[in-house]
Amino acid sequence: MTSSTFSDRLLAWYDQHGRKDLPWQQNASAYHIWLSEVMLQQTQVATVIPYYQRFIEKFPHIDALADAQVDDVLSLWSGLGYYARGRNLHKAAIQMQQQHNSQVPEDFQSLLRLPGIGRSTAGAIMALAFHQRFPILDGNVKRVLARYDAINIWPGEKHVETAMWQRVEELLPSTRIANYIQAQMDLGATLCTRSRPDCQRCPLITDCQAYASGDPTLFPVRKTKKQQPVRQTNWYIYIHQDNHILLEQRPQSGIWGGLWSFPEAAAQVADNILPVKNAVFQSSMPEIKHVFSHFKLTIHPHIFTADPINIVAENNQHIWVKIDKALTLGLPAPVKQLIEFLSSTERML
DNA sequence: AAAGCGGGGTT
DNA sequence: AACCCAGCTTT
Repeated sequence: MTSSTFSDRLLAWYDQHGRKDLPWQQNASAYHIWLSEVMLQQTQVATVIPYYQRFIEKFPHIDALADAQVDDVLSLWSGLGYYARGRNLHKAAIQMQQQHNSQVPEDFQSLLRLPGIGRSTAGAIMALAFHQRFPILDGNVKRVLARYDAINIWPGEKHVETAMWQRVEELLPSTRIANYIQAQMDLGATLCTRSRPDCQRCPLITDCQAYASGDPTLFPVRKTKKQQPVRQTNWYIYIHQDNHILLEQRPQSGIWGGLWSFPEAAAQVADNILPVKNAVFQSSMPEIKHVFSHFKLTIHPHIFTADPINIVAENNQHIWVKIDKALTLGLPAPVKQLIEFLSSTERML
């Protein structure tokens, strides 16, 4: 049996459940559609609506916008974010006034030359305003497509995005292009949402590969989160004859606030700024890697023996403490790990 | 606290 | 071409 096509099912769903009452869908001119599409970049419908309404009231047509001061445009944009969109909108209106007879140009290449209009926004205007067969590839469409095809690479990858543009192109219907483009946006915005897609109501459930795989929210796959920064630190483990070690209390705020740790230096430092004078270097231990939420720390522990004559006086920040007693203090995990190791190998030192 | 988002600007 | 950025929302 042949099931109906992707676009047929989407259009049938749109007829029943699509959004048809949005402000820019009433008496829609190309100007209204352009304005709404720019406002909808990076911004949700519910946020856009009041801004859109104030905007068209003050600037009901392209000439009103082109003749305005940019500051007046921006004041109506205030709170929407991405203010370059407002500046570009104003610039584009002037360009339309001067070069396109105060109209939104009706061809794709001219649209692309206007500031603030890229490939997806140009496609939306061509389809929604001029009923020409152009695809869009915004965040909603990317999500729907990544699920429909179970694309297992992050869509930000150049080759994936190129393939997706090709895919949205081939899925286009030959009729009802404006409804279809609106349907794609509506499906992504209202049903195929990021975290809680309502697959049971989805017209694409029968051949959605992500649904078939069991968990559609695994798509689109996330950007591999960028490598957390790695910081290096040196820890100085001073031991004196009676198996005492020198610990230092960390500042109350910040990493491991208030816990006891070894004297520390971010890089190799001269002996004379270490807290113990004339200590004798014994050995360096293997590095320890510790992972925090926002960075990785590589710890280089170095063991010194210290003559009690040369030890610094105890104070609020520094204590000499017997190794076994140290284990009863508040210690960061890697400090505890190191001290436990020292405790087990005391005799060898 | 972090990810997502279309287009523009920079390297 | 490949990166970074903008500002607000959602998770």
